[in-house]
Amino acid sequence: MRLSGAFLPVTAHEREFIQDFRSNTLRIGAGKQIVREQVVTRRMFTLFSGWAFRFKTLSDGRRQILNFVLPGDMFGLQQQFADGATYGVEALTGAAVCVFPSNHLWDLYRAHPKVGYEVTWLAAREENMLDENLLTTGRRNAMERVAMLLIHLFKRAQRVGLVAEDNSFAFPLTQQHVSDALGLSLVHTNRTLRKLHQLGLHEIKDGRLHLLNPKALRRLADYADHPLQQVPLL
Amino acid sequence: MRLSGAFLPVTAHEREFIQDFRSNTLRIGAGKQIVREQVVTRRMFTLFSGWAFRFKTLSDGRRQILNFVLPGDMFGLQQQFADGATYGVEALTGAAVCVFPSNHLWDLYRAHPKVGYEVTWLAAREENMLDENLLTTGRRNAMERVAMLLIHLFKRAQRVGLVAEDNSFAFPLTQQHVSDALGLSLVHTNRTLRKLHQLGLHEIKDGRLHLLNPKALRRLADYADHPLQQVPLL
DNA sequence: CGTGGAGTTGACTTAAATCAAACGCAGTGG
DNA sequence: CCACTGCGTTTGATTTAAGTCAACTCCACG
Repeated sequence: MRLSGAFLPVTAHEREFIQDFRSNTLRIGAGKQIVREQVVTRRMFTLFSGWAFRFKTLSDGRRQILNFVLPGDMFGLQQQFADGATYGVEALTGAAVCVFPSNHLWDLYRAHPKVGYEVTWLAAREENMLDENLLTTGRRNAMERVAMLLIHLFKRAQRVGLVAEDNSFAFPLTQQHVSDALGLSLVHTNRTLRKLHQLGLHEIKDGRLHLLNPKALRRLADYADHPLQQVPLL
Repeated sequence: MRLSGAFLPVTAHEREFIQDFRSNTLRIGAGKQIVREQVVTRRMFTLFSGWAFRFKTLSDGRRQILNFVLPGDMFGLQQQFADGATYGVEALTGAAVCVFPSNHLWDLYRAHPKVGYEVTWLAAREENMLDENLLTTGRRNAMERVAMLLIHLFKRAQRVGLVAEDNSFAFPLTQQHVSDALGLSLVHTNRTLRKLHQLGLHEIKDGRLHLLNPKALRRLADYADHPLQQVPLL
């Protein structure tokens, strides 16, 4: 994964330390929960392969997807400091995760401040994504929301080398996931997706998403393009 | 501020270091911007006194308030790692902030991993709040949203000693702020606030918010109460 | 006094939710 | 081999929560 160009280089020494720190690697089946809501686990994860998402639910079952987790992304950090229930994480596809014992997180910082710095970096990056999602659910309308999600996931998939030469990539979300991520109803999400398709902006075929008119999508979503930047990888 | 009981104790040595690291203290007038959207500043802040809020805007002016900043809260960390524009921060009241030169953040981690660890802690805490806000704007209806905001701000004000014995506290938000935080229109926010008031759940008088029926508000918002926990303070 | 920001209210519109019913298709088991 | 099932998608009809437009009040302030 380090070879994809999306991540900062590490020294052999650092890599070795990270390997040590990692307690083990887990394989998760599609649709299985990696972190259960309400249950505080003292573990932290990095996604190795596959897709997952973080979510919260209200007591009557309404669900909000907080963000999607792609290879290289970290999650579970908050649990370390949480005073109680926080969020759940579910695998969208078969996935492999690295597990870190986060009860030793402080030891990590002491022994390898550099790695600690990088954890913070990743956390800050995720916070930026949450900010953007909040702007989306709070102030964008349905068309804009869907356009935003498509282009955002495209960019993220691209940075970790998941996008093919024809600008398409495996898209494991159901429309239910899309609606839960955007705060829309399933039906309305379908209609909106349909409308974007009819406008020729995208196409989903055989489980792959093709962006047919990225420029129009970007304009529609008022999406601010960020230059690709290397980030740390644990 | 350290005396309020909301924050973790620090050793004299640590405090001294934090003082050193701080470049200076700034006073901000109500309504003034502390961080301008689009402008990347290499600085980090801790709010000393007063209220502020983080926000993002779309190019046509629609604004989303991401979260409110209360004394002891840190902000600006993301800028350090940002590849471009992120968010703005505006003072709601007169405010005092500590400024840290965040281009030396890595030095900080190296010299004082403990402080680095605490920065991460604060970042994770803020991420939890953003998660909750996302659930609110994505899945709660107007009544639930407003109830959520009132009780959430109450709890946060309480933890830093801003709440008087009569369960009231100085409430510097206009209805415009409330609506921008919740993703509602101004008019609808007003009606909803009015309805909650008529139900006897709250009262805003002389710029102070009184929660008249916190239990009902909590039930309405499906608010999960967290035990008060001490957090670091920079 | 006049001006402008914040709050309030009524009338009306609309985007999105809800309800309900099909459809296509993959998997399964008789 | 094929009916049965269930999940994901699609579509139409209808309702509703929230947005929009517009006007008016109530201060605080110069």
